[in-house]
Amino acid sequence: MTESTIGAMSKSTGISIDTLRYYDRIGLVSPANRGANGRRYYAEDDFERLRFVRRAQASGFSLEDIAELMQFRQNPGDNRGQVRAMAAARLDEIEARLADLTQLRNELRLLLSLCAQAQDGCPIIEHWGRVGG
Amino acid sequence: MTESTIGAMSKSTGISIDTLRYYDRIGLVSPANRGANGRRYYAEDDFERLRFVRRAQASGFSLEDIAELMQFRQNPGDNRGQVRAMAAARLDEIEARLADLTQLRNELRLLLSLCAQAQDGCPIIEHWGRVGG
DNA sequence: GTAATACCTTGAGTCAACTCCAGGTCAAGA
DNA sequence: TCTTGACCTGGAGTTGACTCAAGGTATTAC
Repeated sequence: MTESTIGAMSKSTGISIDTLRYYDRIGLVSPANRGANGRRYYAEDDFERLRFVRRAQASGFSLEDIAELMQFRQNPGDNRGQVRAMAAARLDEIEARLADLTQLRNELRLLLSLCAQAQDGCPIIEHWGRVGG
Repeated sequence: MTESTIGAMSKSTGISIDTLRYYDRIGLVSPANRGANGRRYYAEDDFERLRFVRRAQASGFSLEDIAELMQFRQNPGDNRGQVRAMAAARLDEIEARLADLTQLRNELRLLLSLCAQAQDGCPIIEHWGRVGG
């Protein structure tokens, strides 16, 4: 029963109070309870959901996408087929993004190591943009 | 010397004409030449740059970040130390994003395969949000 | 030669995701 | 009691990345 106020939640997640209220407003993450005074009280589970939001966001998903992902998380039994299709589509997106990122990382690594060695300019540089596509 | 008009460039990159003009306006990717009439003529290299923009964007970088990455690409010799520091920072970001994405992918894969097997609900689901962090 | 296209510029509109503001409630401390 | 601080609401403002519109010029198609 460890419930936190919006201020405490903001501190523990690093998400601003305004943003937490915004997430509530749009129905992305609403606190488990509200006091009689209208105050938001967040539960452990809300904390996890917020962390998930941040993680997914860092991976380039929109809040709308994330809402869908969380829907999938919470109601895996509902509309089984439809939900699985959505998850599969998201998985494809993620795979594509992973491929791009991996390539970007490899290029940057190569660049960095080559430039560390070279005395004047990086011969590999002109190669950029041409790589992988 | 294969120069393309903005229309041709739009078709070959899949980026709208308006967006190409916008990229020119903000100085992200400007065409190699301008005709006496003011028309934009794009070179091969511009095409590569535009592809790079799209690829980096898909990986979650802002246009501002991308401008920096391209700066690094074009002037690796300039401000060597500073530029390398920037590239190293970007590399760290990319690695972190990769880690998040990989985890997201693994979770989604697991979820999908478990839900494919199960007859009623996915026991793993409650685990989400708690995973990795 | 004229009509349709393709291009130009400046500037305004849109959308997501915040971020800030004004004005108000409520609980606790000096 | 009064003030301080954390919270509330509704609504406006901001930023990034486009996207559209109005009004104009140049080029190609017939």
